[in-house]
Amino acid sequence: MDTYLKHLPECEAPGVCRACEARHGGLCSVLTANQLTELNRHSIRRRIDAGNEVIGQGETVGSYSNILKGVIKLSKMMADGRQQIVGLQFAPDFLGRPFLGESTITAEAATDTEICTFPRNVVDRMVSEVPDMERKLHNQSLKELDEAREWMLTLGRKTAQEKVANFLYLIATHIDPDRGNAQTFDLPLSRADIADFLGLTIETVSRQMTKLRKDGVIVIENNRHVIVPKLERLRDAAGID
Amino acid sequence: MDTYLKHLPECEAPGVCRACEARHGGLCSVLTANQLTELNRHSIRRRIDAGNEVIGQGETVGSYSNILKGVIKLSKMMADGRQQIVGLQFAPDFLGRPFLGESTITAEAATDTEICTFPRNVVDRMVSEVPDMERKLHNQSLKELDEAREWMLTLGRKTAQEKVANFLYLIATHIDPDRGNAQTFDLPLSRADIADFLGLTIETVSRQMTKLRKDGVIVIENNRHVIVPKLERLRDAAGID
DNA sequence: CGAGAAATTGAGTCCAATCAACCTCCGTGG
DNA sequence: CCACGGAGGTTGATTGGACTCAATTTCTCG
Repeated sequence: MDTYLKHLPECEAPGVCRACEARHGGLCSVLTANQLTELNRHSIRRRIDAGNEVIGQGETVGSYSNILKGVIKLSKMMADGRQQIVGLQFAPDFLGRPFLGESTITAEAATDTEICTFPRNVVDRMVSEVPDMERKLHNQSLKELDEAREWMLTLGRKTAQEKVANFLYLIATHIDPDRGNAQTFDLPLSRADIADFLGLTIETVSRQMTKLRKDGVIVIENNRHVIVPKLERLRDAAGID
Repeated sequence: MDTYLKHLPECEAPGVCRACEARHGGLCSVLTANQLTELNRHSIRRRIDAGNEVIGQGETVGSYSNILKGVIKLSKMMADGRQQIVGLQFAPDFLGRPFLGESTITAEAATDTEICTFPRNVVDRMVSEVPDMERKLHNQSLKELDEAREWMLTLGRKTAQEKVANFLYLIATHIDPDRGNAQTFDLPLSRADIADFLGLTIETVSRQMTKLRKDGVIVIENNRHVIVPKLERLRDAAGID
């Protein structure tokens, strides 16, 4: 962020940002209107269809993105094809790390997605001038760390039944964080993805879903569309304290 | 960190710090001698015997610590007693998050341990004045996140054999990061802890250790003492790409 | 409406859990 | 000094939950 900007009178946020879903939750929420204007000058909005990788092919390798809409899955794959999803990101999270060299993580759109991408060097420059920005990034890392560890407990110590219930509970509480009890939503992941998230096979996921349905914990409509009559019961089935 | 310190001529690091194992790797590595003096004024060195919790009981609830010696295990427990170890920390890592309200993580000394503890408020004050410190903390968080995700792949998709080999490989490469090939070390964890780390039972861990021994991948001496003739073979057994 | 993908269901197998016995290492006290 | 006792670890026999393989069924979408 150019230093002289600090001395300009505060102006309006760019129009495109004012209407932005992530203006208040995402990375941008720590920025002043002036800073936003500067950042916006370098940002690119992109649509990504379900199933496509988010990693810019060859182009600006290093970049940060705000997720405006949709769900991104982060996964790791072994040489023999075994795969594990290690995180899900919902709007208005931002995608920061995966692109940076080192990490062997793949980021892929689970649903149709919209993101707002900034070149890494611009963000890095702003980070060094706006301490709140580093703080914001740090907090997201800590949140992801907590989620990862929570999931380790699920992967290591829960039964297939509990795993599936846990997944449904996770989605129910993230997709549309509204009213407390009755929930209805579309699953952002296919059975294959769910299996890769839970460390199970497709068949086992399917069987456990059926069991939860027969037990009256959930109602299944279109394979993708799920209704949770009582969130409390799902929570219990998930073995969450 | 008191502002006036910035104007004093640079002085020597406190004696106790100069001899400190974590002076160059831990949180303190980003501090100048003056800052170190300030921090040191509030620090407490503690020994913690294996099996004891690190969380100060009631006392200074919020605190950061440098690990000077030993291994700390971070774990989560379910209401019915099922347990999962979600991270191991070695010197000179620092223990930062676990204590902070929210998180339901327990930190416990796996081996006899020495730590250097600072009250949270002092550290927080320094963080706001020394940007490098936030950066350092952020980087550790990112490191832990990478490790957690790596372990999720192990928990979700690897066989018991691969899990145990993975654990041994992890220890071999962290306990004493020296020469590349032949390794010899003491396991910092009991079989029960290893099981809780790998999402297995004690018996399965034991059987897989025996199998690795019979296959000549490792040599076992005192239950705790292990020799790895060829790190490469262990790596292969662990299914690491 | 039809074809292919995604999901469900079923039968049989196998890997890791469970239950149980035994061994080994230590420290302690008779 | 050795017997005892207990914790930690190993080994064996059996069980069971999730995987594999295979056949349908249900969705999706051109």
